[in-house]
Amino acid sequence: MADVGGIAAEQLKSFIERIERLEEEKKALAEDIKDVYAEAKGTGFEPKIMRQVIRLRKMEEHARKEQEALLDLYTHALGLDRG
Amino acid sequence: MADVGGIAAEQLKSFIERIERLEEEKKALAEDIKDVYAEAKGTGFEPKIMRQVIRLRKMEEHARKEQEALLDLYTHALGLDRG
Amino acid sequence: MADVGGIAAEQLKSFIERIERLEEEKKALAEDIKDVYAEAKGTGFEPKIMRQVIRLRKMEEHARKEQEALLDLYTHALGLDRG
Amino acid sequence: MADVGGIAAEQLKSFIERIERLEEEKKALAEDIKDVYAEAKGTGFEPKIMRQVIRLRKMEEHARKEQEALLDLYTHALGLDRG
DNA sequence: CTGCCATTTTACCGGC
DNA sequence: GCCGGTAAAATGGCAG
Repeated sequence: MADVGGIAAEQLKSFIERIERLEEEKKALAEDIKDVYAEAKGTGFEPKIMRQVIRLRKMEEHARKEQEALLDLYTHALGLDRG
Repeated sequence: MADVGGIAAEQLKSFIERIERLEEEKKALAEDIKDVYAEAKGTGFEPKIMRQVIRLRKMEEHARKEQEALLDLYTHALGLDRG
Repeated sequence: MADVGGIAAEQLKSFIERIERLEEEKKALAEDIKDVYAEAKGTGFEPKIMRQVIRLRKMEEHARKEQEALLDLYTHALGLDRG
Repeated sequence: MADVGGIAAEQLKSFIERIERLEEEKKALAEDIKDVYAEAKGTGFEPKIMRQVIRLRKMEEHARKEQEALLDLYTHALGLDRG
């Protein structure tokens, strides 16, 4: 790489490449997921239903976490913090 | 307005203005909401908690709707549709 | 409602509901806006370009207001307040 | 698991869990990426600009690959396959 | 001024 | 193959 900006340029290049590497891995996972849906479809399951089930499970988990977060807020607000 | 593009320009102008009008109303509502939070805070309630409560209620409603959507999918998939 | 926290709980509930009501109205407006974009699209206009136009107009309006605010500042500072 | 649907239910469960597992990994990578941006920001680089750089590089890579695909198409059509 | 949250924009995926 | 809707990313705004 040309030495424009000296060390900073090297550092930036390094950050960029780390990110690009991670994004490649992420993309690969997305493809894996697509493959599983395709396989399931080949076995007779409807991807549409599967997606809905997964979305629902995720939402329920998220809702549960929010419940807990809210409880935390209350306890803190009321000075009932443990520890 | 200059007659660039003839009728189309008038039409476009009309659409743009309708949208701008609606966005103003939307912005006004956002400010109203902010005001309510401020008022509540003045009465001793923590906006942070209030936001969490509201988010949670919204999520629960959403989860309920997803439940129903899933049920619909199942009934359709199994040919159990009513009517 | 259970009497947890007494009057405060009632007040909180009232605030929450006011906000939820306002947010519903806000959401309805967002949908109206979407509808106008869809209608425009059906008439041959590209929503993406329309959004750019609207953003641009907003920026120009903002710039104009800043200009005016600055002018006000100066005129007041110099005791030249316009009637 | 209840024996609703017999073997099929087991299979479905298995698919769902495989997908959820993959999505968790994907989410973890997304967080890693966020972390790198944060680290870069702490070193004085602007994430917003970095994103633009990455997008640009991706586009260039894409353009290059299209170019190569086109070249392949032509060479094959002309029986000029490169070894 | 920094991190967080909402909104907006973009990309993907399934249906027609 | 396009189009519509839905999920992810990114930007902007706001509170602390």
